Amino acid sequence: MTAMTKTKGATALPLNTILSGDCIEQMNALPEASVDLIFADPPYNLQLKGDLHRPDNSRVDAVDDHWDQFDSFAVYDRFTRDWLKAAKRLLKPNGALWVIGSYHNIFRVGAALQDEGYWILNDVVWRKSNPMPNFRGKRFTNAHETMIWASKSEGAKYTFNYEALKALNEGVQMRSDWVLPICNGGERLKDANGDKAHPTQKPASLLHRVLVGSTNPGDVVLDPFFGTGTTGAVAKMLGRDFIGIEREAAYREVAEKRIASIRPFDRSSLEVTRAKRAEPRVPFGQVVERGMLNPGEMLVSSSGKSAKVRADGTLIGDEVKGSIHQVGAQLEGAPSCNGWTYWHFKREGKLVPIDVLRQQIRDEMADRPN
Amino acid sequence: MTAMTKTKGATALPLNTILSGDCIEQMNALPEASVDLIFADPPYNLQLKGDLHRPDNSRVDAVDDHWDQFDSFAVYDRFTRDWLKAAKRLLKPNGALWVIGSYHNIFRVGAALQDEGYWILNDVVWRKSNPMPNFRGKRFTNAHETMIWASKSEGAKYTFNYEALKALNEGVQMRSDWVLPICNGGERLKDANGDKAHPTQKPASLLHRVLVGSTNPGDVVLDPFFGTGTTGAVAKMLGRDFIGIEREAAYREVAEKRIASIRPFDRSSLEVTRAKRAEPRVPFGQVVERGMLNPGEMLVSSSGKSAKVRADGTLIGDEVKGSIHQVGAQLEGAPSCNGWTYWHFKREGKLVPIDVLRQQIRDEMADRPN
DNA sequence: AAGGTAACTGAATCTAGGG
DNA sequence: GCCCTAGATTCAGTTACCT
Repeated sequence: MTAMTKTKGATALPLNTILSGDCIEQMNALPEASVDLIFADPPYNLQLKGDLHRPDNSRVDAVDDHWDQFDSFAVYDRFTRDWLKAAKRLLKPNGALWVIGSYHNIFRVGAALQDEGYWILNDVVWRKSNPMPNFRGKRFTNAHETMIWASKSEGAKYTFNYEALKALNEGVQMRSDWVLPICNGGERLKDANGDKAHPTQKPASLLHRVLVGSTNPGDVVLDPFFGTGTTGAVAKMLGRDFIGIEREAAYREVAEKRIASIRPFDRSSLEVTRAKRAEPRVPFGQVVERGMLNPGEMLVSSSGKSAKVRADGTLIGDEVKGSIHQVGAQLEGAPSCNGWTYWHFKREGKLVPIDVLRQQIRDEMADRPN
Repeated sequence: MTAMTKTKGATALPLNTILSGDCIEQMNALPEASVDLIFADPPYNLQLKGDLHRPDNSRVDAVDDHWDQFDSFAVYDRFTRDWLKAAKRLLKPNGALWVIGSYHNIFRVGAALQDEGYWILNDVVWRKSNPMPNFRGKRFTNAHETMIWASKSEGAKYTFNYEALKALNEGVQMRSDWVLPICNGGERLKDANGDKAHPTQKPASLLHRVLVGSTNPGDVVLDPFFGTGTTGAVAKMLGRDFIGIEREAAYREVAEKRIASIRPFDRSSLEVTRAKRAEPRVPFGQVVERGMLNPGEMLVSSSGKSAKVRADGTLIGDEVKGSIHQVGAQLEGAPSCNGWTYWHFKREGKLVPIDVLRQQIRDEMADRPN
């Protein structure tokens, strides 16, 4: 995959490239509402050495040796709010954000993103199967990190590939705790000396689950703390476009090389289980129009209720009439009802759900769309 | 255990009683630096909107109590800072605090307690083995809650019973993620109508681990959001003193009755924690934590030796103590011993090997690894 | 009595799209 | 924007009831 651009208004989007410099500045230089997902792995360390910059590129005062806890938190909070603000501007209305952190910083990040108007969807715990032990025996083994998944605002229509994740999880819906090993062995990038290239490289498995779950192929994923580019590498594999931002030249170099050597999975393997919601909607009236059921025919439910089909595709039962859903709900005293699975007709002595008729229509539509 | 007081300066400490009224006022009326541990389960500020129905159309019984309603984050933050301040004043210099919450509130609580000068020691994730699913398939199953463990200040000499917790976990140091079932079945307290007495009762197994890990017998444990008194019940079982604060008279009544019926290490606690976990290796500590065997119960071997179960899942016999395996080996003068088949407990006059308890746990786990 | 099935439940920020 | 309707969606239990 080569670097390319998508235009949005007057500004081009530098897809599949790594931008250098301060992430807040760089984000503010990109066109607003242009990114589908942001994955952020911000610095955890609160003992900042004065390398924080505001959006206007002014330097945040250093936390020197005499730093006091409150000042330090205040500086970190300002930095956090600044990059969260820049990130929010970049996101499309239905975009979403992931942030990962530990107890040192995640509470401040979480509070800040709520304050900035993001809407938390889940907190997800990465449960490390092979964490570093607590050598001094003074605390619990720090065996997890926390991720926050948030939409740009309350009510936004975020992407969530529920069925795909359920399939990943042996048919059971994915939980908010993910058991995954840390990044080591051959996956861990090394520099020329054989030392680890980056102190906090995240496992690709983590990004895999994030991107499969909350993006679609072709989406634009931005990582403002790109490091050695795990986000970009997995995005490329999965057929998503990425934008990385990283200040350190050494990390950028490693990331460039790493990503260049990756080839995306072929398109067909990127297809994931589709939700039923994505199927075209079929009005029950079509079933009648096509003569698959005739006006006057009786439908029955498993619970023994019955209703008669009318010419306009509505049902009439005992003192109730309306759509297949409305009549089902009323007869059951339920808040709602899926008439397609509730109602059955008789064929050769057997009860068949009317949903099979809908499926017939859908199959025909698939053969010759429009 | 009857209500008694310890004097600290001029003011008495109302041990093993439930105070009524606002927790901040009540805490401020107690003598400063008098409490060893505070366990707090504050309102989560869930912000639920409409009704939620299961796919079978049954309605989910939401936590919509008045005490969980706050007008804004600002109001919630003020409330949080106020009770954290009062709690800090109450703690002894080497005291510690636990808070539990969900993503709705825990980030705000965590940031606030850092701002108030508490020093976070760990965040601990309670991974629920049987959480409520996400019925609409729009998010990840909300399968965990987060606890923050913090000392009163940086550098404080907090209590941490590393060896006891390690023993509870069969010789491996305790991690920051705990797999425990939610509070249901016989453990769940019901009111006269058979409805749950409190919407958010916590499992005793959770408190067991907290108190064994971060207090010593005779310590004073305060819970400012006492509810139906799980903290007090477990504290009493484990020989710790408690102070509860609760505004709602109905909850206080249930808690009083509940705690009165508890005797330290009594058999009645057996039905309190029928826990399940999901690790292939079953530590004997789990058997104790789950209440399948109680601290103080005697185990016997076929050869006539005996030993007593301790709260941390170790045994104590004649001049020997340690794991079920170590104690068995020492008593037999053998190089090793399988404690699971060596030790037996009495049920209905018969000797039953403790291995059947492990098998019970494994059977429960078999269907859902992790 | 034992065994099998149906009903019920849990700290939940739980829809999408057309008119 | 709002309003209305179609119609999609659950896991690990425990308790109650039936044969």
